[in-house]
Amino acid sequence: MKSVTIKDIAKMCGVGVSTVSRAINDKPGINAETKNKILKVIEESNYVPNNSARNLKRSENEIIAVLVQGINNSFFNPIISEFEKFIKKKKYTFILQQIDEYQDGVSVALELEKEKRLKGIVFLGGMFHNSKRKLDKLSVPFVLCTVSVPGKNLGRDIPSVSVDDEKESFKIVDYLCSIGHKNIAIFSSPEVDEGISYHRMQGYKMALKKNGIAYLDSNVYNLLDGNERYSEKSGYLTAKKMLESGSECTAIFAVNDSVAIGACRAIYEAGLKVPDDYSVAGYDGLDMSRYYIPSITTIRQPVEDMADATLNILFKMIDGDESIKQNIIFPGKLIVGESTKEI
Amino acid sequence: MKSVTIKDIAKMCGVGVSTVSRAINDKPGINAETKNKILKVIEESNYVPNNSARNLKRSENEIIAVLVQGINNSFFNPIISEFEKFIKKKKYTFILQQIDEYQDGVSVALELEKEKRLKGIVFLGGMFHNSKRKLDKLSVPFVLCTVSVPGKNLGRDIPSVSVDDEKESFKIVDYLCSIGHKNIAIFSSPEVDEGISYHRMQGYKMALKKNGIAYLDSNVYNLLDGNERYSEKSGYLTAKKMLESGSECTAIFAVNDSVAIGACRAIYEAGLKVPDDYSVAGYDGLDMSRYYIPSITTIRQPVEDMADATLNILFKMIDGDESIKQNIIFPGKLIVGESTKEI
DNA sequence: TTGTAGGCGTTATCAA
DNA sequence: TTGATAACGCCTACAA
Repeated sequence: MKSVTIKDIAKMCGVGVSTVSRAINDKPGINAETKNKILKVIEESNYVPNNSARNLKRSENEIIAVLVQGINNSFFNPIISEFEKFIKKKKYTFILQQIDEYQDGVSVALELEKEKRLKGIVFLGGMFHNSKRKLDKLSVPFVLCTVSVPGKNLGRDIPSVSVDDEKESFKIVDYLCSIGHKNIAIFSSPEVDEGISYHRMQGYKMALKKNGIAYLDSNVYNLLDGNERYSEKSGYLTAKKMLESGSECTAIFAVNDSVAIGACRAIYEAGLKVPDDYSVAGYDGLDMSRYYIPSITTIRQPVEDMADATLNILFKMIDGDESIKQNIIFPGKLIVGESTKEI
Repeated sequence: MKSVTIKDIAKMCGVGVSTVSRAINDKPGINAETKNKILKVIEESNYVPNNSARNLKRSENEIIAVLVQGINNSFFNPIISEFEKFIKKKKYTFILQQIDEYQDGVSVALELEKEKRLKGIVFLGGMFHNSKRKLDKLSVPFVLCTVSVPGKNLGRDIPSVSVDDEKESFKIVDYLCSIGHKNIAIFSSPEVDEGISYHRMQGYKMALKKNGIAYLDSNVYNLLDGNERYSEKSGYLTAKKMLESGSECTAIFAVNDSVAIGACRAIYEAGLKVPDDYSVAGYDGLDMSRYYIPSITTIRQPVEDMADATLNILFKMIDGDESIKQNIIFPGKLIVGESTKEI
């Protein structure tokens, strides 16, 4: 199963390899006629240049890699689409690399950087609690997008684009309080990590405090473990558990929209109504939150703007402007949907 | 920004490159002491082996690539998860490559095959109407999964796993007829391509015919163009258009669940009810179709089983069993949800 | 147990 | 306008 190489093509055409290379890469200094002949032979022999060899040789490729943690999270969909559009417009190649749960994003980046001679990297999602030192090892520019509150965990010298999870979840829980809710459950997960659950929980606590409401451990409901943690199923099962427990809360703050939707379904199946029996609030502002019935009250993250800001920083860094490194915090927007109600 | 290579490490340790190589790759025939020393130096010098060089040298890597067309389609999520699990269990490396709308999947595969020395390829989604010849150029085993009715468009010699879109959409439209609907709209897209729209439309027509109902062009509503075609938004806008047109249909067959959900929302916003005013049916059996209120009547595709079958075929082919090549057609399952009603 | 040298498939540099 | 030839970074006989 030996595959055809540039040498074979050269032989078949009776020319040198460098001539073939010039033909392939549209380099100047080649006779149009020989070029055509070579291209025709290539066409017929189903020759495909080996990218590994190319990467090895080429000093720099115009490529940006986006590393996502949790690619099946639909929150990332519009961000990825925007990245793709933006990067294409810049005539760069876009590579999307997914990182699974137990992989270390920075290690993958380190490998990829060498392998592909990247121009830049975007880390989308994920946690970086103790990878700061490893991040320093990267030699190409990178930006963190939607990584959990980098401004606090990481240094100011690490460029990032995000929303202040703590502040925004404060905002939505405060809203729940403002429409009369005094007994608000939170669907979240243990705060062991420094991930979204932690920060959104902080916001929840602050809002309660501001409104003079006591924080009760019994109002905290833990979501499923594992990679289904933030899914509809997780919200559904957690809500079922809550309903069975005879909780007296009047509102639920779900750590994201998918969980909120699952909760709504469980409430519906119990013969109760959202928002009449329970108000339910989510977080993220997924498209689905607007098509769901009832539409979900949520915090909309300005995903397109965040994606653009991320790449603007990245490309400026690529152009050598290191002064641009910054932590951009976008404001979220409280979207009042049909899933919450004054009490 | 010259990066450190295996030679540098060798020099720093005062050993030869092959010794370093042995240390990195856990090869036998190396003194434990020198190995430890080398690994320590590597650790300190943030050396990362270059994968391009490795791929170039190595004859075969234990890796399977999955090429998806339309990665933000949540229908693929559980399939991808299953692939990942399965491939990891086989101790293979899993690579997910996304293919954008205007890219040719087979070309990407051809490149990747050379670049990474793959063991096998899965094509997930997408259309292959006239890539059959190109497919022949691939020299590693591959299987098509969820590619539009390969049994009909392609030859029997191309292994595939899918559901019979025509038959299944017949099934669900026939169900709508069986509960009394005689005026059924379809939300689809122009049949120019050989994609899902075409086959599901065929099933729709067949079901009408079987039930003695005339097919009306006026009952066909075209979805949005472009990559939002099969989204909730598309279903939403199309339903709005339909409602304004004063259609007299009593049921809607949406080409997939997302479209069905968008349609439900539009009907809701018009002050009408699903299923009382309109029955709405979808296709795919997304998780969301079960959490939506009302839950969506749909055809559930057995995604996990399909994923497993795909890889079983692929691995058998990798093991040299060419006789296994086949077109497996899984049956879909009609899930009657709350979005449809007898009339 | 270790080191040297050649080659993987390209591209880039030089002469021709 | 072309064609040798030397890298690119790594792995692997083979030799020591």
